[in-house]
Amino acid sequence: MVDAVVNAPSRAVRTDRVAARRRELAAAALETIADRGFANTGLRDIAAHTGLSLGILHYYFDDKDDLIGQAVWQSKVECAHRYDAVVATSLTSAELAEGFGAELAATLVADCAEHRLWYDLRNQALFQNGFRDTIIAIDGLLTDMVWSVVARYAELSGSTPQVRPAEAYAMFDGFFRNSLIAHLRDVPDAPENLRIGAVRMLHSTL
Amino acid sequence: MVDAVVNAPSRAVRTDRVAARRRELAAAALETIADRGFANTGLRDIAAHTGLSLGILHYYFDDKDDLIGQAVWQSKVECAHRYDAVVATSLTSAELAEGFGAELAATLVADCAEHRLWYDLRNQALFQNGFRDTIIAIDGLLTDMVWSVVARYAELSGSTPQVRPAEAYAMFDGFFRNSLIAHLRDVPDAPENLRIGAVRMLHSTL
Amino acid sequence: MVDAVVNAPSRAVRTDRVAARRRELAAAALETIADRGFANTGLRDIAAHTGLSLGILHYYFDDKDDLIGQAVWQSKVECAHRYDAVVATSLTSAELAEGFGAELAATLVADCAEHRLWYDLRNQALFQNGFRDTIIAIDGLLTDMVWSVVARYAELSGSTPQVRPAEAYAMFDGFFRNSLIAHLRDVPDAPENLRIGAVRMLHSTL
Amino acid sequence: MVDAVVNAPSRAVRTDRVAARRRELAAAALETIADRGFANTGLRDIAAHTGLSLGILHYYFDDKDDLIGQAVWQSKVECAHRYDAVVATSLTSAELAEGFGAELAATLVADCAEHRLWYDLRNQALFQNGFRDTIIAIDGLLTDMVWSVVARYAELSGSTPQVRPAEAYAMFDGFFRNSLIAHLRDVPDAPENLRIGAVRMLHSTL
DNA sequence: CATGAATGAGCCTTCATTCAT
DNA sequence: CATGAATGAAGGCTCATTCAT
Repeated sequence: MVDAVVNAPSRAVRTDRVAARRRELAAAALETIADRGFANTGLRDIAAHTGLSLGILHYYFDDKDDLIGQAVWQSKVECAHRYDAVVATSLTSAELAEGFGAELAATLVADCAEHRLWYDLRNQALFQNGFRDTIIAIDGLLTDMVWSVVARYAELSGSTPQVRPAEAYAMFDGFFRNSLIAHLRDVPDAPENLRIGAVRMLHSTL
Repeated sequence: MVDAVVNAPSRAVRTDRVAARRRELAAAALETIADRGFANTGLRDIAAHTGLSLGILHYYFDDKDDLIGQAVWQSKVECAHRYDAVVATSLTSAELAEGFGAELAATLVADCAEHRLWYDLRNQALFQNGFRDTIIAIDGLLTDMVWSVVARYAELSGSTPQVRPAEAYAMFDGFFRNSLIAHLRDVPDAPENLRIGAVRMLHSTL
Repeated sequence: MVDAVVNAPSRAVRTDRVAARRRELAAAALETIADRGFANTGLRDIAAHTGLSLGILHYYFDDKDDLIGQAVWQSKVECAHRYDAVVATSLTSAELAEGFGAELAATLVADCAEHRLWYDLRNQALFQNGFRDTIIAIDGLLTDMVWSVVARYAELSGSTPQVRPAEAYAMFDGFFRNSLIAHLRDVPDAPENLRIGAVRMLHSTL
Repeated sequence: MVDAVVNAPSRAVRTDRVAARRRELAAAALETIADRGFANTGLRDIAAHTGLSLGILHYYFDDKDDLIGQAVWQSKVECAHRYDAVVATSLTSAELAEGFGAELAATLVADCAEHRLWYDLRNQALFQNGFRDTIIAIDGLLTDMVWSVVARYAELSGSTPQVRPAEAYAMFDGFFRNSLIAHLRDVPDAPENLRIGAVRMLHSTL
């Protein structure tokens, strides 16, 4: 059960010991991969930057795709729970909207490279089927996250969402992706625009 | 003037003869690249699938990036002019919206692989600066296209757009990208959803 | 007869017209080759730098070796006659020695790249037999040149050379080569050392 | 300390194990390189002739230059110590001179290809800066070697050298290079001339 | 468990050379 | 005569993966 949440879904559940080591290694590798992108990062880069041995990566992961899939999965699991507290503690719809927007803007800047990696992987999945399951699982994770915000926002507003979960995710994802690109192109008010836009977009779901 | 439109802006305009050959070769290469993706396609693949020699690709293109940039550029130039007729001939806002939606849905299916390639390239640009100029130029092209539709739609409605060009592009692009992914995942009503959604989204710009 | 002097010996004498064009083309190519070295210069570099077409080079030369051999040959023919005036006009052995040293030092600096190319080619000949004849012919040319100086020096001194032509050439060539390397390594007094050393070395032949 | 002597100075000293393997591989590669020359030998040639894999060459060497630099360095380190015994054991200046000349003549024939490679590499350095450090280090090695002979010769003669180390090296190097070329051109008495000439040249340093 | 040496297919690119015009 | 488009073999190099230790 725990494994089902913290490990990429495409892999059979292993012993706890192995699963834990996989998480550890994937976490160590994440920064290097996020920094350089999927196609531009070799296992030797990862080994060199993390101090890990080349052999251990292949011992715990079937191949490069397995490692990167696991790393991105962990990164996004954490990302999807970033808004839990805001949803749980906000007392008004306005508070929720503000909190959500602020969190989005914050992670846009703070976890810039990891978000970029996620979009990179999702893109690769359009060509290779290998990542398909991981990508679909993460999309599900993020859809649930967005929907928990939208649903709670409607609830606090005493209203009902006028969009379906998949639509809501598509809206916010598209906007976030756009903001990320702008931020990477050094558009200075990209985070602020995301923050404000998210509030407005949340309101438009009612 | 013609060259400025049909050739990637990053390359100095050569003689007409060379420019024409570049277009020809890039067009021939496009299918192979679109089929397999940027990172997964080698020049040998292109040569083999098109019947071209390996040498000729390097004779007319500085490197792989130059070739792929040119191919995608041509593909999107054509794509951006797909809606010109609808904009020019529609007599009512409803006709324009329907025509636009129908065209979007049609190209989603017909040019599926080329759209996917464009998103692939745009994604690569987040890691390599090499494609930056081409990507920005294409983004501009598509922004103009979207805006020509939105502006005409408002005009025919006797109204004014409530969004700016960049925002309008972001909306439609996000939606199209999403629809493309759905379509590639074999969601059966992805084209139809795109068609209907586009009409609604166009209306929401007023 | 003229051809025998101005064209590389390995090539059959052709019509005057062709021979003249070969000289012209080789002269145009010389600077580019000398600048970058034998192995690092492609025919396309030469074509690009000189404004010549790729085809014409292959029309007048059998291959790259033929072109480069001809270019170096011409360069060294000129070089070997640089001292004729000094030999012919000097009235004393001291004047001859001084003139010879000065000329050597001058060409060391002025024709630095061409001398380097000559040593490059002579070196290549140790591995490829293709240049063998040209190299041997040039060595003969230079031996004659050195000997004409040494013999005249002895004559003006009322003495007889104590070395044979080949030895004299070996001495001066080794010294010149050494000075060239020093000059290329930016040793500031390499030309001056060559000038002075040549005078001394000339005296030591008696 | 040992490493500092047996490995090319341009490379950081790695672990002993790696350094040892580098020496081993470079030694294996040497024959092939020496046989065909720097520019005419590909890594594939080396791999094929030695039975090594292509990958291992890139595993232990940064690039082709690194491999060849190491190989030549090793070859010349050995070469520079060939005269140590003669210098150490000779009891008279005549014995030293004879021993030195004999050794020179012997290596001229026995290690012909390796000497040719060294001159090839030194020549390349006139065009590429990549080998500069290795070449300078080897020149230093050989200068020391020549000087140890000259100095000891003077000592045994109860005299003092009239030349400086760099001059002595230039003299013997030029003469040796000349003899090598003659030998490669199948001049039959090149070794004998070298032997005799070296004795005379050694005497002329006093 | 863990290592890292070793592999070789595959990549992009360069280049002398050919040949239709 | 002269051109330059076209060729494809060969080059250096990268990399995921295997495997003996």
